[in-house]
Amino acid sequence: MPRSPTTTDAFNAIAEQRRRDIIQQLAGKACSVNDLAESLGVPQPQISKHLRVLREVNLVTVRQEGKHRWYSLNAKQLKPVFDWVQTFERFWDHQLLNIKAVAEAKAAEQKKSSRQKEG
Amino acid sequence: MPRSPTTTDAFNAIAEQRRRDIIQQLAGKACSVNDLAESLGVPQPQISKHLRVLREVNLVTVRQEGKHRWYSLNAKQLKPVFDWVQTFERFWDHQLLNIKAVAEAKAAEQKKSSRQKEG
DNA sequence: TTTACATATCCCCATATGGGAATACAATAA
DNA sequence: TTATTGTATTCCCATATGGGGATATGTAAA
Repeated sequence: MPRSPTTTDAFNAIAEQRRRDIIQQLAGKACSVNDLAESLGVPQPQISKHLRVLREVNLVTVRQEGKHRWYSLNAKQLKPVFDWVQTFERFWDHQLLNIKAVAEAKAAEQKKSSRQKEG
Repeated sequence: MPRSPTTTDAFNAIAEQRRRDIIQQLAGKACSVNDLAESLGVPQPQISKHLRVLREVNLVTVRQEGKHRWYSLNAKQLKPVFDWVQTFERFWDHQLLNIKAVAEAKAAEQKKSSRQKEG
């Protein structure tokens, strides 16, 4: 069996750098195919092909207007990627652990002093 | 040019479901190849091959101990993925915006009251 | 040494990729 | 109608994939 197709899911679709570039462009505003081709410096047929992949995994939607097609980002489809990778955040974001630790220490301290008042 | 190799970066390496499974297993504790083969129900050679990909992008490290090889997760390599996908969080996590707004309002309030004390 | 266990590599193959180039299709304007 | 512009598709090809299966390599015990 070969590698799973790029159209399998968001994980596979965003593996390609160019598609991430496209997604990033679309995050700001809807773009036409030629807009993207120009701003990314990529031939139009390639953009169209990448957009097709993004469409198939629902990462973008299209709206036709005259002879233009406006592509918009449907970023919600990235949530599964975010959710998965977020579970590993603790492995690098030690500050987060510190914040938590500080907050807990503070809570413990308050609890202690309130006990002293009571006692 | 074909698709970029799985060993190009973390984005490509984690596109494969099995490798995400392996990463998840390793998040808890270091595992040997056979540990992974057994817990994931995958033939050992396949596991070895996936681990090789993960090694090449530095997502795992190995430590030899007798005839065992203990694979550990090097989750920091996932940070670029996290950072990239996090920039889109606002597109689905509207609550986060609220939390931020509340926090900012609170901060503004505190600033105000401290100014009153000073003045 | 031989045996057993643990892991990595090798070979085979169907498959799909992304880029390049050419062209088809679509929508409007002249 | 024809011309023009915008977009999608088609063809070609080098490449590498992941699984299956067999086997090589490595390490330690008998």
